[in-house]
Amino acid sequence: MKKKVTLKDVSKAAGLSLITVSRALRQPETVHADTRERIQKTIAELGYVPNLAARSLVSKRSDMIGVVVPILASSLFADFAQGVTGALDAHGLRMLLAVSNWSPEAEEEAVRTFIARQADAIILTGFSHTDATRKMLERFDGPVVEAWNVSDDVIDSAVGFDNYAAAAEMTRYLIEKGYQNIVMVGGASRNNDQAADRTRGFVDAMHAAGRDVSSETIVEFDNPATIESGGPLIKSLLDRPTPPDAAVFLAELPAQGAMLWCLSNGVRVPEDIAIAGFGDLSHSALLPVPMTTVQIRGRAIGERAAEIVFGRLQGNDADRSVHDIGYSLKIRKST
Amino acid sequence: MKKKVTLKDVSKAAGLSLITVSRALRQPETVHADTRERIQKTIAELGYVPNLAARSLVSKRSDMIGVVVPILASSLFADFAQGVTGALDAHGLRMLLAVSNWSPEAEEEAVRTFIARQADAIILTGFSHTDATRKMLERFDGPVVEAWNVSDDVIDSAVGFDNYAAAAEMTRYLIEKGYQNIVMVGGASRNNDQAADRTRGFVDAMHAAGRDVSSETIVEFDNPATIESGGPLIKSLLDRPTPPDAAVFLAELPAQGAMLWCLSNGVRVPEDIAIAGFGDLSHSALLPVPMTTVQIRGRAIGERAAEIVFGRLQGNDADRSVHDIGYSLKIRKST
DNA sequence: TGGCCAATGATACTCGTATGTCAATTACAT
DNA sequence: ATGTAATTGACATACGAGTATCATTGGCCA
Repeated sequence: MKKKVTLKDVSKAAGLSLITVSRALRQPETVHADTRERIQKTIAELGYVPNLAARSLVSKRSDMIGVVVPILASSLFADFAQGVTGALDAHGLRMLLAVSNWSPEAEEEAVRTFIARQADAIILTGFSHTDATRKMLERFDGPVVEAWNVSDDVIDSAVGFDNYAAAAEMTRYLIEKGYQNIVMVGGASRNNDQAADRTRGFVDAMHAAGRDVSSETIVEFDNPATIESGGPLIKSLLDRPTPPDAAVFLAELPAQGAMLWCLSNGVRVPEDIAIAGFGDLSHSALLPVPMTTVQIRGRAIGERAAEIVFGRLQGNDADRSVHDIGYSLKIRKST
Repeated sequence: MKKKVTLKDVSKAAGLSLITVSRALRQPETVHADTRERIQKTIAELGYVPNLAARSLVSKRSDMIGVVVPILASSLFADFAQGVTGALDAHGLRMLLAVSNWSPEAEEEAVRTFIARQADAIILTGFSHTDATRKMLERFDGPVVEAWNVSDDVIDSAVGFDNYAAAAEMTRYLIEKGYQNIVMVGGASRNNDQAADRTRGFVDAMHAAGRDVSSETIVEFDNPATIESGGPLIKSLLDRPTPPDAAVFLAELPAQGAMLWCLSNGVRVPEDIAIAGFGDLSHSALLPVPMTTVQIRGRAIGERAAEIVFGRLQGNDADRSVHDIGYSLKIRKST
């Protein structure tokens, strides 16, 4: 059991008092240059690393930011997390990252430990939280950022894009393009405000155009959305007595899976069926039939979330609001 | 400024002494059931959350594990990180995650803050570290796991697969399959033992088969490897006076980019050129021409790394060694 | 040589949690 | 009623860093 080197050890080794060493680190100008140098040398020799847990007790800061994402593997949330930690790094802040697997209970547990670990701020994805989570966050003394969507009903601050508007705009585009039988393929909306908003966007746009929406019009898959689910889904649509002429996927991976299945099985896109995605993961633009989709800048959302947090920690209350980072419809050959 | 609720606040509110409340939480059996219940109730009312920074001062544990990955977005390292945090969760441990962007200096800085924050263990990717990092880790009192490769020269423990053997096996397969002019496309080997090992594997396998390796045989791209880089790369190979008949990519994304470029530009795979990848990201098996590649189970590596850490923290020194989690060659239509 | 200031030290206390020792109170069984 | 055990409390101390206050030392200048 190697013992940790403390300030006291440094002071002993340098033949100085604890206070002088402490001063050398906190108020260097009050300590003679030679002494400072000697202290730096012994610090290097002993490999002293300050105990931030002890400092946190006094300073009430931990320089740690808690972040919860629903999933990390093959998703834009990895871009998001990378954006967050990249922007935090620049300000000496570290990221505590938890993966909730779309479970509000797992999110609650993560938030609890973030608070217990004295996180300075908390960044969540989405607006779907348990009551206990909301209660904890109300009592929490620090910035809370909800990412990946926008809404009027935020706990503190939010940064994201309008999932509702994006899905509606995509739907309107397909209607105007002349598709008659449009089917939506979306994720389960339970505990997922993003999926719910996208579904609402689709439904409202359909109704606004006088189109019917029945149980046939909406197909659901389970989260997490996988690329493997796309093939069977599109096949089942094509096997219908009257197959749709367009399928809007409200998640990118299943859309890609559907597209790849079509390419491999001689189904022509968009002639036999048009396919649209949501997210614009890196492959979509490079497919033999480039895919129409909604581009979301996950990295940018993460960076902005981190900047909001940093601003708020600096006392900049102006950041306290909803930041709409936008999206853009990428019209490509698949529709 | 909302103030944090402390044990003392709870004791006052419950009309008990601080010590009794502390005991109720630490040694519940020494406290009367009724009292315990009363304490639990006030804890819930006040929303008390223990300060783990303070506890860490006393207990010398933080229940936090520091993890460094080179990159997160669109890569197997996202799977890895998810595997780590998933397995840690089950044991009440949290993940401090840093992204190094393949920079050993950034890794060093991350390790420094992990140690400062009293992380119980540290998980790194790869064996390429700065001298300062090595020195810090030697003094560090806790498990250190290096992931994603195997080697005899580990700091403490390692979990991963044999990058050298994987690349060599893939190369041998291509040689036996009859390809005459094989070109390797790999990432920069500087500060990247995995890329270096894979390159060695390729070169040794070529030499063992009596093949020449020249500057024409090996093409490098910069990290991070992107899907966009694949197209131009494969095009430049095909534009050569004597184009290769096979290209082994030692990273998956550029291989996919190359494949998609071929599909979009009428180049037949594997007739005009065979393409092999390394990593087996989710799209590879579903492409119109499914891709031959080395399957790496990033999630499993992460989970194993977390299990090793947990075992070591429990005092199980048997875990202290090198864990080879293997890889598997996936022979598909692209070769 | 007296006075001043820079540099360093000593002491005490804080932060929130935890523990060891001993004392005081209460409850219950004999 | 007495003894014993269960329960709770008081007090001191620890963890590592940091601060406030006051004391001490040494050197330099007029």
